[in-house]
Amino acid sequence: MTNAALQSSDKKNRAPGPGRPRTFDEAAALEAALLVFWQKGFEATSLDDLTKAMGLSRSSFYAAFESKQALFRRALSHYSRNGLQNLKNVAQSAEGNPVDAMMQALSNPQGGVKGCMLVNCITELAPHDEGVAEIGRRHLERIEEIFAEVLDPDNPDAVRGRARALSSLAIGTLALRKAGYPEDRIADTLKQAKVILPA
Amino acid sequence: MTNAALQSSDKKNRAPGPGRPRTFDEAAALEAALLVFWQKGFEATSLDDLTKAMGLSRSSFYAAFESKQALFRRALSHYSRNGLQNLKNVAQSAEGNPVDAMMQALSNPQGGVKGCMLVNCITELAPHDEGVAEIGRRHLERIEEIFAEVLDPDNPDAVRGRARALSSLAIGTLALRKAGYPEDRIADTLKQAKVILPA
DNA sequence: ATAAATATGGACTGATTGGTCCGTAATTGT
DNA sequence: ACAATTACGGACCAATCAGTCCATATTTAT
Repeated sequence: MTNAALQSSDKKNRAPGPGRPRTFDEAAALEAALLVFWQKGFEATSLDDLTKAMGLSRSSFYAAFESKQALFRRALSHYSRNGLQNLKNVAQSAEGNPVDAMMQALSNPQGGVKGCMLVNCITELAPHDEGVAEIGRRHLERIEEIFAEVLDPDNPDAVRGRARALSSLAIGTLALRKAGYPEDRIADTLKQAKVILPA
Repeated sequence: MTNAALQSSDKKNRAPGPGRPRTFDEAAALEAALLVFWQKGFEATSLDDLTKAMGLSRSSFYAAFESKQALFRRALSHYSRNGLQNLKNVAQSAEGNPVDAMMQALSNPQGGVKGCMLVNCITELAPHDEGVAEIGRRHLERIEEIFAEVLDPDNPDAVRGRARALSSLAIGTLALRKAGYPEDRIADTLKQAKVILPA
């Protein structure tokens, strides 16, 4: 089930045999779905929204991805992986203060979409979906780790609390942005993180 | 439309006349509805959920509150009013540090429900509903004001940035809690706010 | 008594939901 | 040629949604 291309049939253990190959790019389709989920959330996203965005017929959709739920889980994991990798890159290649760069990246995510998909999903689903809650928890913990590594590479555990506070502050500003706060006030709020930095 | 009891008919301007009086407590019904919206969000709350919680028939519901939307707006405003009042009380009657007490109150809202309803609503609706966005904005700004008043009663404007950072930090911890972070880590994160306080 | 107002439950509408199924076309290896 | 596999569109399903409507009962002031 992990990859349809590796071993197509689960019920029968015969050889895959010949057949028409996949014509659509599964990764691209996943990413298209991700964008929709990101913009609209899980419940508000309909099957029509998805199939239209992915360029798939309903039948092909269910043949390739087993359900809306399953697709969502994959998309969310994909988002988490990408987001964390991007955050690491930002931290390493930052010209000025890497913490500033990370705060910026967290508060103003890529993709032109308002807000962080994982925070959105935590708010919408985590209280009633332990699976999503766990993905969210791990994501947040990884963010903390990256902050801690930047704050004190020699002893990251010692600054874990501060790292978590930075992370929470950045996440908090997402609500400000969604509520329509002007950009300069948000930037000013992120600057206040300076006082959390070690002297 | 503001209050059905003041002037019952909008179309006819005759005197209200006699009639069977309201038997249910409108305020109580509103609060029951609020709790449901708080727990489940707007979209996920069905009319059946509402009428059951409010103890009203469908007909009475629509006679008293014009629509799900309208009821939601009223509930949200009610929540904002109550929440801000409660926050002021907490700040004034705090035994120890009032900022600590406020952070606690914001991060662990009353009602036994996880998370702040207004932050939930901002996440779910604000990007597509300017009305909700505005209510959310005003709510957040009032929280900032209360923080600023506590930080420096003589010159609250001068500490507005710090106040906003405190507010954002507290809001950020809501995501941690929803994701299932252990309580002690959340408390520790809130403690980090100390460094934002003036020396 | 009469009129006015609220209350109720249930039937109903039209739309949308996630998901299934089927007939048919296309493309592959043998 | 043949079997296998994917693809597609469209019909279809049962469930749910917010909201309307109606017939009927109850309670009030006059």
